[in-house]
Amino acid sequence: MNDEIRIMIVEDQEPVREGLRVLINGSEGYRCIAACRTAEEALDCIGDELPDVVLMDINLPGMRGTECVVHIKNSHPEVQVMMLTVFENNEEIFTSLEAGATGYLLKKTPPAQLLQAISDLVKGGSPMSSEIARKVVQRFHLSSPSRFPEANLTSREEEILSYLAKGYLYKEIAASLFINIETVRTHIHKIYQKLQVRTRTEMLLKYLRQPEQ
Amino acid sequence: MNDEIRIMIVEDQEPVREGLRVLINGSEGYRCIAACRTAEEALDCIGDELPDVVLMDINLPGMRGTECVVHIKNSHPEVQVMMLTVFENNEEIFTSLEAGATGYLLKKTPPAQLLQAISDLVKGGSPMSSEIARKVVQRFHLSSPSRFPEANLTSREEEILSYLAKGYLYKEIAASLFINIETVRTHIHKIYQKLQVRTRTEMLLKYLRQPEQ
DNA sequence: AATAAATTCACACGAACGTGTGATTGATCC
DNA sequence: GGATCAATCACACGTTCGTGTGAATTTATT
Repeated sequence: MNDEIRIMIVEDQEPVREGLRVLINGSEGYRCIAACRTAEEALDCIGDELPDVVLMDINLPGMRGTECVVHIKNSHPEVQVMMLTVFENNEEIFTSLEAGATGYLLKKTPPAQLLQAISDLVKGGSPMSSEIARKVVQRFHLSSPSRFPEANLTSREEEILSYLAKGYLYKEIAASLFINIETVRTHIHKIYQKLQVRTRTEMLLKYLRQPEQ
Repeated sequence: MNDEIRIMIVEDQEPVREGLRVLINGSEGYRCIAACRTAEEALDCIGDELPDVVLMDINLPGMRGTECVVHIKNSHPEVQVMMLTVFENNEEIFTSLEAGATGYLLKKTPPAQLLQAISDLVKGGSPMSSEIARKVVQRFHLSSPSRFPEANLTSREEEILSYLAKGYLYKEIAASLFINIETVRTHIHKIYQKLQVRTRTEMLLKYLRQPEQ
């Protein structure tokens, strides 16, 4: 069995891409099995030989790196993705993590540390540049622990929300609460406005992500 | 101006506390200015000489470490707090970060790395043990149920399911995968049959709870 | 008493969803 | 070569959902 870490590079700038390839192939235990210029190219050939790790640039022509991660993780959830970028753009960090990336390095990371980070990634860690890590951690300061404190739901709305979250149909909620289905609609409409969601699925994704009560 | 990092230790177990104190005071650039046994004691004396960094145990008698962080950050927001614990209890990680801690290490961290982490902390990083980092990153992942050995989903079905679970509309899934919406319908119809559910909500409730890999 | 808020119901429209049936293509297995 | 299955697309039908607008009733609140 081969214990080399198989790596795919997705990076549009030729010098960077080739630099990475040379670094990886010149290091024992690491092997570059593909080096693509675009996200589309990467999605095309990732099925050929599945990598352990994908090094993904964010700023790509055409499909962005973050979008590419969604596709990779959806079709091959076991592949680990490390974002590589020059900037520490706030929102793109979180978009990447939501998409399923588990590592996030700045391109200025020295070669030795990059290799170490790739190893960490396959071992179950989440290597991040320290600036990135701080931003990730700070995102929790804002996040509120309780269910929907900011939403200001009325007690009736909370009640209906709980049925909604259990998967009841509108008419089932109406029957359970002995009210008209139109009333249920009205409440849910207001709930969605307050929660800033557009569908039940969006609401559930928010609702179920909260810490268990 | 003093370039030593001033450190406060809050740890109830005497050997660990003294071990840390000795390590810190024996290392150039680091100085332990206080070592407390309880959270209450720490809150009492933190005003005497403000530390740059607090090493905070979580499991303390009386007030818990996480609660203590809230108080420290409220009265002295510029102080950096690093949690130190033996376990990687999920919820306590997030409670700590919400409270305002910016570092989180397991106690098994080797001395040299601990000192390095303290330096990172004052430099604006957020040092975390790799296991912790992965958990933090995973908190951002949009859930995608993908392991149902009993359901016998094809790889394409798994893929579509993961979009379904992220709240994509049918037409968004179609656009993402470059296929027709009718094909999406067909796949989802089969998925629902195999999973024995009748709506997306049922599917989410049934499968969204499992831990991520 | 007047105002505001919560709760209730109504109607209409379009979007999104779930089901049923059928068909074509390509790959795989026997 | 035939059978099976995965993946693709098509059309039709009914259900459910989300939104907009409007209104009546009850319950605080001031």
